[in-house]
Amino acid sequence: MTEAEFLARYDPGEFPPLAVTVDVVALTIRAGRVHVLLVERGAHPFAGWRALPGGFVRDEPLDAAARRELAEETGLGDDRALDRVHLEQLRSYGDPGRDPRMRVVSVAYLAFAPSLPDPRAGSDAAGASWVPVDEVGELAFDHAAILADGLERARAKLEYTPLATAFVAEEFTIAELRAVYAAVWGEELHPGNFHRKVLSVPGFVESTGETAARAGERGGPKPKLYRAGDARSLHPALLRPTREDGVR
Amino acid sequence: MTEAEFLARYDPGEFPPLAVTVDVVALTIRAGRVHVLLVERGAHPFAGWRALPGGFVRDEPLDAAARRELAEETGLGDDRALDRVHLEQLRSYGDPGRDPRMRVVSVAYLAFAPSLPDPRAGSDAAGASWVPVDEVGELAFDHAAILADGLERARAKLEYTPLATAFVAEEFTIAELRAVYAAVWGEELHPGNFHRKVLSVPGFVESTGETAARAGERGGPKPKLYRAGDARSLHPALLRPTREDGVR
DNA sequence: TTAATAGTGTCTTTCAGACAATATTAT
DNA sequence: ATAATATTGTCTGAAAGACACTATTAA
Repeated sequence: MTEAEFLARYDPGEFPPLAVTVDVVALTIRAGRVHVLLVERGAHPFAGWRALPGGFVRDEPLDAAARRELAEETGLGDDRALDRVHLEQLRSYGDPGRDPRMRVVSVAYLAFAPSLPDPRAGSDAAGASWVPVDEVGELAFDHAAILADGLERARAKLEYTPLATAFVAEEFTIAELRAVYAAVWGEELHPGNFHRKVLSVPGFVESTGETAARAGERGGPKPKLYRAGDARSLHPALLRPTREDGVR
Repeated sequence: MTEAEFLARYDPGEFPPLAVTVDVVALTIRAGRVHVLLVERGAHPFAGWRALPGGFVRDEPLDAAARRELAEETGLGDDRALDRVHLEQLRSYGDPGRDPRMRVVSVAYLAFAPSLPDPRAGSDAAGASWVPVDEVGELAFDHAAILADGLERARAKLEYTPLATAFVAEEFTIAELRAVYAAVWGEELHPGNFHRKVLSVPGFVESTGETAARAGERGGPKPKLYRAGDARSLHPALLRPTREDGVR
């Protein structure tokens, strides 16, 4: 039997029913706090509960499915703003019983975005909203665990990648970048040391030569503007303030 | 309609056929070289090609599926040696067309093991063997890409986790640990500095108080023995010798 | 004017990496 | 005896963190 013959006779229907979904942990920063995009489920199971945006995978790559779900749920459709969203695979979740309907394996994605508008009312995304991560209560399915994994991934990646630049606008100040670190790590960073450190890492940021039109609300010099550099990893890394040695 | 009624009416059969598999990148070190466990495919598609061990997920958690496949393919069955194998999820691969039969989403796992015996001839695992990673040619499906991702993950995790201890026996010498780093990173490490560094990281290794019965083949003092400590991450990390700054 | 911020300079401590030295053991 | 290895010590340079200082701007 040749491979062609084999494929012709192959019956895909003989497998037990099983579905693959993507779920997206979309993070953004608003007012110095990390927010996650959540939807309110209208249908069973978990009707009325909040959940991560997501859905069944169609005839498309997994990444494409994640970006499509994100576009649908934010109501941003084909808005250009979505192009700036950084998207990466987080991990997969497939315990039997995590979905009461059937066996569902979910491939979770992590999205980082500059502050995005509220989902448009009246659209598909009517039930979607940005929620501060420390005010997220119980979630449908195992989504709380997925969110926790996503946050931990984000905290870790800030250390050794220029990920923070995905949370700010195209042009940004060092202070804005510092605010991203402070929000994700949940601790203040020393302004002077942070400033020097960021500029010393090759390729992290590059100067635009411009200066912000206006200083902060409480005064101070007009800060210089930067854009993301071409580095894909930070050397040396920007490590979190020494977690007690107990972190082991 | 209550949730119970909804579930009773739910028909899982209405979804397009789609399968979920696990594939395992099992790594070990033999004679100072990283080896990966490969099987020879007997059936279409890719009959006769080498591939990562793996198979369809049954009614079990994904991790269990990976461990089961590994046990079957190594022929180690319920051997205790498998308990010492470190297993973690790598990532998922689901491009349409990656399997010519149907849409298949594969959840890849990464396994690290101390030197394991050759798969038993005559068992299910007859076609399995340990292959040096730099002698792996073409692989079935997208397995070459999965292997590459697994190796990169291993290289990175050696830096900030005690993963290297998963590649050596329960009791080991500092030189054996160094050999793991050298094999995975593909470069020699300074013996003196490595020795001091390993002992200085809290919780990386702990002394057994014993000394090896015998020194190396080419002489030298009898080295002290250590076992893995209780640290789950290394602080400070054991960074790779400065890759040219160009790594960006 | 006041208070807050941007940006830079200095100092101390820690750590990586180069190199050296000594003791120990297989051949 | 010879050569290789284990282990410890020393030195230098990079980098992190604490602290201080100046200039600038909103209110």
